[in-house]
Amino acid sequence: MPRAGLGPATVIAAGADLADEVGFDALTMGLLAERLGVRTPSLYRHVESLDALRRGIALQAKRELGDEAARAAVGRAGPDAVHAFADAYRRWARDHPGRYTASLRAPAAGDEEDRRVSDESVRALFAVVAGFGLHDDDAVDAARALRSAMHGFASLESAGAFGLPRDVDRSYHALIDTLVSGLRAGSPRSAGT
Amino acid sequence: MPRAGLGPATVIAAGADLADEVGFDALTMGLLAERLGVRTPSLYRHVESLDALRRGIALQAKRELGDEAARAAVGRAGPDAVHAFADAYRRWARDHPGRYTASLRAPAAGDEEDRRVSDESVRALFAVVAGFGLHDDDAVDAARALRSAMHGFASLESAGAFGLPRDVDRSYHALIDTLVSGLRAGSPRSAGT
DNA sequence: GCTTTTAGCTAATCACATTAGCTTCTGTCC
DNA sequence: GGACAGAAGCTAATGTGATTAGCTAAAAGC
Repeated sequence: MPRAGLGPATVIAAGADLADEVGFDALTMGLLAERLGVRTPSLYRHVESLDALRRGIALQAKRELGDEAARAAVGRAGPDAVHAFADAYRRWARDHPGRYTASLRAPAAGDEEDRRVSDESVRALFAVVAGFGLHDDDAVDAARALRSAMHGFASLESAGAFGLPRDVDRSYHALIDTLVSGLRAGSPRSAGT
Repeated sequence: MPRAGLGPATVIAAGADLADEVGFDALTMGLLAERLGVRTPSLYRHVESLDALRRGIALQAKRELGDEAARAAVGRAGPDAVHAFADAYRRWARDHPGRYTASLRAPAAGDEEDRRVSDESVRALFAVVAGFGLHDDDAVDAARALRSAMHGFASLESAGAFGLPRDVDRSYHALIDTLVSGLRAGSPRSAGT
């Protein structure tokens, strides 16, 4: 029997693809093995466990999502950059439902690599926010606000939570617009409230 | 052997409590049975399956969260009402991590009761938004924006995604403030963008 | 060609969900 | 007060999916 020529990277990549098809939670070692033309136990030569596989997919997804959104904002500034970033974020989430779910996994306590990758993916967002002249606490608030909004919207949308007929694209645009307007208002935030 | 006096409601309620302790995904029939002082198969007298149990917990959670947030906004109006609603939402999510995860389950296709409960929980939010004089598409956009923001923030927070030292309460307040300001601006949204 | 390494395999174990079928409370009807 | 129907619990058994043990043979280094 000729060998399949697998490796950790191949297995994780195939797992990510499969997760997009059947859902991150429905991903099973048996299913993935079948997809790769191999018997289930053989996968354990390349990944330590199902949990390790999930972690690998999560890391890959975080990197991909971060890169994709960051790339979209390159060469743009201000509101334009935010919209490009936000649109790319949502599109990626929609196009890769399994990976997106994976990307939401919080790093396990003590998992330095995962924490680093997760932080990394936020850096691009900070860069975009910095274009508004926000600093320190205001920049953190703004980045958190944008991240919450993008994640919340994408997550509700992928869960099918928006039942009403109103155009979802427009609602998203309106949300991002509102936040952008808030950013423009400058930093009257750090004082009061 | 004296009977335990269980019933669907008791079992689901205990399941919700247990989910808050061990995590919604780690909830297992065996664990719940042990908690109730009963052998695993006995639970099947009261709930059809693990999936039905999860659905029951989700329904209960959606009702509780909706009620809690709605109650907080009673007797208030405008920005005040939004903040009260949003604070109650986040507090509940933080105090009931297992239930909160459950509440995010999208209704299965064709599950009318679940859909109704889910819709119901959004109604209170619409009422709050209506206080700003928004109608139709603008009201939908506003409700979606608030929901996305609250959910996104609560979800990222509960996943431990906010690593920086900046006070998380303040960031949340800033986010809600920004959205409220956007609402106040009226409805210049439906036209452009 | 020979040895070492190691990918992939089969067989076996384990954890949990779930089903089948038996036993024993419990409330109700006489 | 006792007999009965129905339901609540139980034990035993099945099935699926993860994981481990140990064997075999393909690949790589010599």
